Amino acid sequence: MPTIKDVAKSAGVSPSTVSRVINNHPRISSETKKRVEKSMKEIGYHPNIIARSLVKQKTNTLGLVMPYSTEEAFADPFYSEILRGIGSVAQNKEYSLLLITSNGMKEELEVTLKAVRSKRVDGLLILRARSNDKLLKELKKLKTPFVIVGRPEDEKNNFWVNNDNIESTKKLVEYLIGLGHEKIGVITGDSKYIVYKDRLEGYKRALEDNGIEYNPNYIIQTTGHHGLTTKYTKELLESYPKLTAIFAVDDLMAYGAILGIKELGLKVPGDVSVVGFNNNPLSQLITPSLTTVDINIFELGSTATKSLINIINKEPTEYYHEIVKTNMIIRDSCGGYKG
Amino acid sequence: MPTIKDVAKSAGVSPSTVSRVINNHPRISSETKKRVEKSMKEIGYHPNIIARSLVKQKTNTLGLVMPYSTEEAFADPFYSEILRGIGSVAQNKEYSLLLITSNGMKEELEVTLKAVRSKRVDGLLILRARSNDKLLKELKKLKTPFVIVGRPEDEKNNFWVNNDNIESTKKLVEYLIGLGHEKIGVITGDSKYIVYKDRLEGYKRALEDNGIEYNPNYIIQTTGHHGLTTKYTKELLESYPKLTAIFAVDDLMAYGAILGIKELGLKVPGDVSVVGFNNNPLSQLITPSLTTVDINIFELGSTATKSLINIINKEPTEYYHEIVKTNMIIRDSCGGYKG
DNA sequence: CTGAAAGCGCTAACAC
DNA sequence: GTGTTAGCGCTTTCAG
Repeated sequence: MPTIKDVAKSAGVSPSTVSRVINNHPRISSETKKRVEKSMKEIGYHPNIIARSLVKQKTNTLGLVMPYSTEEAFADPFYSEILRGIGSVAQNKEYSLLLITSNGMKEELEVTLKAVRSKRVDGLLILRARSNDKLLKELKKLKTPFVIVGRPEDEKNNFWVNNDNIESTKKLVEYLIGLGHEKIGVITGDSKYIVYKDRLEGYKRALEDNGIEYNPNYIIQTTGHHGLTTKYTKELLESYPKLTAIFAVDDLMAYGAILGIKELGLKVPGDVSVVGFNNNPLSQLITPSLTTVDINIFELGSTATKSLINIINKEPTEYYHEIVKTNMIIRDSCGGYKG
Repeated sequence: MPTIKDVAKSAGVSPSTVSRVINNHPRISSETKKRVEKSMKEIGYHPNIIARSLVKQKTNTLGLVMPYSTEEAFADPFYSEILRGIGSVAQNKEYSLLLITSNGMKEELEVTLKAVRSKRVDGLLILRARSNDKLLKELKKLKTPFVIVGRPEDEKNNFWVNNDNIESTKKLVEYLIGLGHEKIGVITGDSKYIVYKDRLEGYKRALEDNGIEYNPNYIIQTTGHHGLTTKYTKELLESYPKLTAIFAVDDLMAYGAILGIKELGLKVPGDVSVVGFNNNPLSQLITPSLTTVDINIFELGSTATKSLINIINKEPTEYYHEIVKTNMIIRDSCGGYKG
């Protein structure tokens, strides 16, 4: 593999001149520039990024901290889609992407810190927001730039990009309320994920603003496991047969809920209306098609990446966050309340 | 950030000694080793991987060439799952993962070659097999090690890992035949993907071995777009109402097909049996639950990664490939033929 | 506008 | 078993 020296020789200039043309240095005669470029072509030269990184003390690489749970990713196009969003801007701005995967919280912490300490990455995209996140504390100690996709607990002292989950959920639940529903069950996930907390909060606020009493018994918590969701939904409806609607914090959970409702011999939306969240592409295909909220995953990814690159290069003095808009998508899974 | 020199000073040894303890050099006294390790802890030293890569002329990084189409990834946990498989062995063997994404064939080629030429990666995992793949040719010119997940056209001159799609499909279709079905429609995808070619081939062989005539009119080709799949399925069944079963080369297509069948007022499996492929986690949740083939995605990823690392380090003289087993999963979407 | 020289942080002969 | 030295390929002062 040819190096900058080979090009220099071939073009009859010094290595530093070659470096200058590579880096588009302004003060360089267009003649020598052409000559050098010609030599590079001829020789088949390509700059060695590792060497460049070493001297520049930056890698032009972003680390992507992926959630480790399988269940999370279960049938969920979220990660494919957010990677597309991230990839598109990284590409554009000449950044590479280092994937950081793990099989648990401890490993995640170790592996991520290692990537940072060993200077593999210039910054990190954290693809989840979790309560009491040790990783964030450690990263701050190391002064690594990072952006969280999601809302962190400490909103004021982090860079983050998120949907407005509370407000979006409130709207969604108010849509149900508008249809006449008052007794609305909720299927939610592990409360260590802030996204689920926020959506539950949105639900509460919708009730509150509309003078409906909040009943914690209507809330069930499930995992990514669908069989369980189905089971829990059935149990919920058997305990509280007056429920006329179900709000699931994720479309996948809504699928499980619909199945449970059907297994009880009830109809969707005839007997029970169902809404989900995230607008999984399958939601338009199931029967009935699911009313849900599109969260613009691609944009979540691209916005976070732009932010991170900006933070790396500009070192802003104040923390900030960005909100990506959601759109409610009304389909066939909800009907009016028939007292 | 402390460097090896700082550690050397603090421990009262030379940088090379420090380097030796980092790299577990055999001839080093356990005393100095301890002393150096203590200093590293105290100072908070972590080796700079970039510098190491430069001198060692290898990065301990694997490039992952992701397919670029959105439609592919549509609701498909394939990529989450294969990344898990890849990540688990990469982690284990101390390799990092560089994500290579793109928005089209040309960009994919450019970006991938750039990663190789600029020495960012030691080898590549190509997460798709495509006909007439220019990328493969270029990578061979560059003598980059790479492993394909899927079966490449030129089987003999590549390293690859795949399911036995032909044989697995044959079994699946023979299951339908065993139920009495003879007129079996097929829903397939873009034939530039070899996986679809192979599954079609398996279908043909099943018919052939069982003395059933092959009718190309029973084959329809769709894209990742579900609405289309539904539409095409309806057209197919309207043109050939004698079809009693449908084989879809992917579960997601099977979902579209089932919807189409239902929209025609027919029952699954009462009137038409349906089988899919890949065992998407949702397939157990839909109604009826889908008979399909589990392809062990995690193992596909881990096997490919092990192979690649092996190839990078051992430089084997002969090409080889590995086959990951599949399991047919019988559920409720098929019934006996009722003439 | 261009060249010489130093150095990024680490490893690997080669000495001793 | 440990230190000295050179150098991986590139950028970047500093001269001129």
